[in-house]
Amino acid sequence: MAPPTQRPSLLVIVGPTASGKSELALRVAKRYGGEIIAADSRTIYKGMDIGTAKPTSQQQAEVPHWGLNLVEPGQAYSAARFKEHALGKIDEITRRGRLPILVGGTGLYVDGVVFDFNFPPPPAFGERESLEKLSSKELQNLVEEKKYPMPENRHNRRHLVRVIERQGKQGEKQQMPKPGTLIIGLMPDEEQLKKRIATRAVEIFDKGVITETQKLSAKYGEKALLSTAGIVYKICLRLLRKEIDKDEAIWLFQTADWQYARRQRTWFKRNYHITWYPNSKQAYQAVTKILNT
RNA sequence: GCAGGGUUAGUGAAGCGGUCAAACACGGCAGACUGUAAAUCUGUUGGCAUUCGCCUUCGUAGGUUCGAAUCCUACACCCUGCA
Repeated sequence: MAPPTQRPSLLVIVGPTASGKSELALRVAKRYGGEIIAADSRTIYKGMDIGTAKPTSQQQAEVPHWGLNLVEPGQAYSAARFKEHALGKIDEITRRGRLPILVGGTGLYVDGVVFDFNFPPPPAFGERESLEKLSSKELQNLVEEKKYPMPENRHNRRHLVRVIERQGKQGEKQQMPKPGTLIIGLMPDEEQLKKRIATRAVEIFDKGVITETQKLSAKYGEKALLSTAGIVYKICLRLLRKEIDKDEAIWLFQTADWQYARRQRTWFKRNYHITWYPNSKQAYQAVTKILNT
């Protein structure tokens, strides 16, 4: 897809974890007076800084960041809530005459904004808890009884629950991205991405995720942490319980992060409106060309 | 040196004469996914053909048997007990 010829009103940067999205966003923001909105389902949590590779306080001081630290660990959040938040911020930033830059690896969050998903209503209070007590078979039966569309995969309990919660309603979306949107994708080749993930994992441990995990666990409890925390924290909890040692923890983190990156790749692959670049440098040059016109 | 246990696909680990290309777990690969998404789930995973099927695997080399990952012999390596 050819990039729009006029100056975009929204820049979106997507890609797998550790592909260099933040770096690119920061450079573009600094040069063109942009403000960053993180579309990331983990950096929304307060206190989860090191383990989520959240932009540092210095970076946040250089460029305004939004979408971070929205809720406490253990609290639920959703793609629908993110969409509202992001749209509000995009509006504010635009009105200030600055460039909104939506950056993230959470495909659902990004697409919700970009393709204007209309999310079916949330579950009624307490509904989820009772549905989750049912067996998969019972959930399937419920879906069939009510003639709701069966999720493509009938073994996916979570999707079954959701179909019931939204009373079989299908969400709608726009076929084309929001007008004026430029979507840049970062996709290093496999070997490079693996390397980046591996070295970043080591860095994250060097910076002290273990201590961070301890603090979070003390403040919010292991249960809250397990229910909302991302990849590293779960591994660090095992480390703190002495089930594994540090080297194993790093190894586990690297492979889990790679698996995550692949899921992200699968998600973004089907979006034909993304213009892909192998690294942030090349992407930056391309973006520069477009924004200078 | 003697006695015993072990060596199975990328890794761990079942199998102990036929229904074994070999359970299971992990890892790998492909995919799905609109109010949990760093989540959750599916398929696939020796090679070739991809319909019947064919070929090469279970430490190495021989042997027994209609038939062996499974039994026997020798060798190699690893672990344990006695020396």
